[in-house]
Amino acid sequence: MNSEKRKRLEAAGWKVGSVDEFLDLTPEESAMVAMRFNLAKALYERRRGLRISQEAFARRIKTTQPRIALAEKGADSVSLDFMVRSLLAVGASKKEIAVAMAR
Amino acid sequence: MNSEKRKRLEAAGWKVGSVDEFLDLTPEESAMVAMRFNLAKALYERRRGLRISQEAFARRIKTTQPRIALAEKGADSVSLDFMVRSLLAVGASKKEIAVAMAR
DNA sequence: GGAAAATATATCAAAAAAAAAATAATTTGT
DNA sequence: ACAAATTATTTTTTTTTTGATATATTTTCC
Repeated sequence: MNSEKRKRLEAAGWKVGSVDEFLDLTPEESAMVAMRFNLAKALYERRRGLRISQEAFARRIKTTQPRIALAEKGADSVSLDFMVRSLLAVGASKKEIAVAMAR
Repeated sequence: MNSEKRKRLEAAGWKVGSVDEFLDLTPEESAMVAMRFNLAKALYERRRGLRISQEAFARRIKTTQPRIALAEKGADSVSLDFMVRSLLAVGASKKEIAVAMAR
């Protein structure tokens, strides 16, 4: 958000702050959230790139469609391990995964 | 291993192959092992850099000494999540973690 | 060489994640 | 608008990871 917009919003009585602030996350928690979010997105994009359904994707990595749905959202119940293994299973390299995580 | 050494070993009747081959790992499994290994090493090095014991380190990240010992070995029973959270907790950045993982 | 500190290993209960399966909701194609 | 396909959500069960604790082993330092 640029400072013009911020000024206008604040002038109009809005409180303006980051999501992290709002959710009251420590920097570590925030980094973790970001990593998970980006891995989730990478997973989604990989799958779309392959033009296959969550069902087909799930079969490929020997899991179930519901878990793919959760993984692509970065749901709390999905581990980093699961996301990373999934990405590897659809052809992502260590480097690609690292790049996604570092964003 | 250079090809000279390999030749000498094979001439002497040794089978020469990679650890991955020996353990019969798929490329994905191998990548996973490598990531875990490197995160484990990063964790160890961070701690040594801080010149603190596993005990002190454990207190800092709210876990126990035995789990730090396991994490620094990259034991199977330690999740990626745990290693990444631990690294973040001792000041590693997303980028540092990514770099370690990509090695 | 021996005590103290640090690290490694083992066990068990509790918590978290995964698989499995059913089904609801949404999207896509006709 | 409707049927089929896809994705999202929920619940239950099983497996894995974690924390807690005790203790064995190794390292450090005097």
